[in-house]
Amino acid sequence: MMAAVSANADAPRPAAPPPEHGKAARRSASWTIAHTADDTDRPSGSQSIQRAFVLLNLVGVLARDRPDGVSLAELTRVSGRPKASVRRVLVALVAEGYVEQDPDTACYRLGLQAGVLGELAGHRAGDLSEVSTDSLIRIADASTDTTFLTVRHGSYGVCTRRQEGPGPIRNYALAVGDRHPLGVGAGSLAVLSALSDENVEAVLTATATTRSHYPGFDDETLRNLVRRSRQAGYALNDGRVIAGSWALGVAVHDAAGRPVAALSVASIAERFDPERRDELAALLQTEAETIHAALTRSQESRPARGQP
Amino acid sequence: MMAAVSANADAPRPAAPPPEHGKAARRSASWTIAHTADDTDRPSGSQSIQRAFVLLNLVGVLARDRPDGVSLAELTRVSGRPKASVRRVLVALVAEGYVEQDPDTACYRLGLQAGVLGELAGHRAGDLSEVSTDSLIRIADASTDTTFLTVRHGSYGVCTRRQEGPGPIRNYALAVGDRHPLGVGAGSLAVLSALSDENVEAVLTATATTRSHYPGFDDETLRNLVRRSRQAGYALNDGRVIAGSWALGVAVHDAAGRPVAALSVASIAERFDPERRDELAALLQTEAETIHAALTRSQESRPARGQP
DNA sequence: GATCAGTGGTCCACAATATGGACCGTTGCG
DNA sequence: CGCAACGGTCCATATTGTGGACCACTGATC
Repeated sequence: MMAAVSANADAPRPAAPPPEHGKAARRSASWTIAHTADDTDRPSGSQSIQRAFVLLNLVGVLARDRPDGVSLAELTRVSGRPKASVRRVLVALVAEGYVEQDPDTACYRLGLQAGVLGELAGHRAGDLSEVSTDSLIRIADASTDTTFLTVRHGSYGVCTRRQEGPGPIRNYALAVGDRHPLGVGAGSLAVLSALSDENVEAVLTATATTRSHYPGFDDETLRNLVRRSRQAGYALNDGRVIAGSWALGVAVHDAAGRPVAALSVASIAERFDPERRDELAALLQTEAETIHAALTRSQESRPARGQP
Repeated sequence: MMAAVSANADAPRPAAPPPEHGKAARRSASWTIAHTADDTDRPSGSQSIQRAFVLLNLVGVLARDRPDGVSLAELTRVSGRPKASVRRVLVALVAEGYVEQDPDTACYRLGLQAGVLGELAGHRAGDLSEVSTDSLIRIADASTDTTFLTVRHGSYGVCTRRQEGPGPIRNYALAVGDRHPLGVGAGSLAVLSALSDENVEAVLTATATTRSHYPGFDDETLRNLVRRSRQAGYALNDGRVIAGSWALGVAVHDAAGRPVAALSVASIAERFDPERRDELAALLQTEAETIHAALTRSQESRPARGQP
């Protein structure tokens, strides 16, 4: 666990919120995640809504492995917003059923409607998540490591699925719901590397402020990583996000050929010697191609919009 | 299909939105659903957030069986709000990734983050949905009819799960995400009937304005239905919501003994002769008890909040 | 090809709405 | 018994969201 938090993009005030990643304060999260989409965006008349959803994401991610939920204090700390505001929003979310408050601990976790929304969104046939489940399972089985599906969303990558492998090694560097700038993490880097140079630059500028919270991911480093990934045919994260935690990713292209996601496998550094890298890359590439084919197929059968 | 829509509670202006349920206008929905929680609630400083989530629910429900999504026009029509406002909120939702807009049709459907949220909320062990899946499958198999799990949320009931039976009869009266006042529909009525008289009255007043859109569900009728349900030991919806579509429901109690949900089975009127009613009621009651037991068990094992 | 009803999308003066610093009542630690 | 950290509440303020009016486009229908 120890999963990723903080640094809301909208308040450029330094605010000095995260006491570095040194001795992690309290039981709160120790590191950074991007909760909102673009830094570049112009809120233009919906700031409160944006804040509400950022907070909702935060509740989801922070309460992920905590059945009791997240405390108001932690949410205020991590969101960097005044307590009163956070609470007001939380009350609204509770009223809507998207968040529920534990009557005993007074902590917050995702509520009924969150599940309903997932139910409504999840089983969209022809959807990426839908068609990639089999691939994820195959990769996890074959590699015996933890496998991820990262989906591109604007200039960011969101982990939308995670499949544990049968092996003894567990990797907690990435979990469903985590969001990082494109380029941070193997899958995310694979997507970035599959973009045109022009788009890469656009992403770099768009994620600049967010990336200031990620040590060791400056523009130049990322450009180098992109170059290396293109050359190798796969993206390698050699412990840059969390020391000792390595991963290897390959981009997935949609029917139109655009890189919209990535498959990746994570484990400890020792399991990424050159030979195994090639094996893994081949494995991932095959499955990425399978998914691409499935997406293309389901795209072709679209125009028919029959109905009983 | 033809599933349920409209009548946002916050705008008491008559507005004459739904042209009755007669010749369904356009391809839009023909009937009513409650999208927001309480009529009684005091928005107190979060009206825009409430509106955003109401709209999000609306997108989810309306786009449910429509891969292309919902048009802006339909959303404005059905939400009863000015187009500009609806659009502004939609843009915000899109920016957050909870809604996506089809680049071709310009229609809106649930987006990436909606699925992620569901993923984060869904697999909460010890959760109601989690422990009731087996029961739903068993009921659907045994009855050969469509089976539902309805969860109480305030004075309303939300359909959170739906299991098709192997039989030839399909029922489209209720689908995941649909929300109705307690008392409307078999499962919903089962929950209402399991409440104390005092609570029943509270629900009746809370849902009064919403229920004005549901013909044939006035206070007196509901009180009669509650009385009948308590006597029979099960709730019967004899085609009151949609003609010819009957259903039978039984309440599910949580570890503390409160009725928090209901199991129900729906089919055509012909399949609800007295004998079969008793069979179904017994079946549902057994499963409701099973779920209750599971909830109690998982509740007891709670206090231990260990962590590596 | 002009009309019209229907889309999706944009603008901006106005005030209702969300904001957040200050404050209160508890709890639990030293 | 302070003291710190907690959840929760208040309310004057101006920032924020509001929504009527308007534009451009499309495709029936006359």
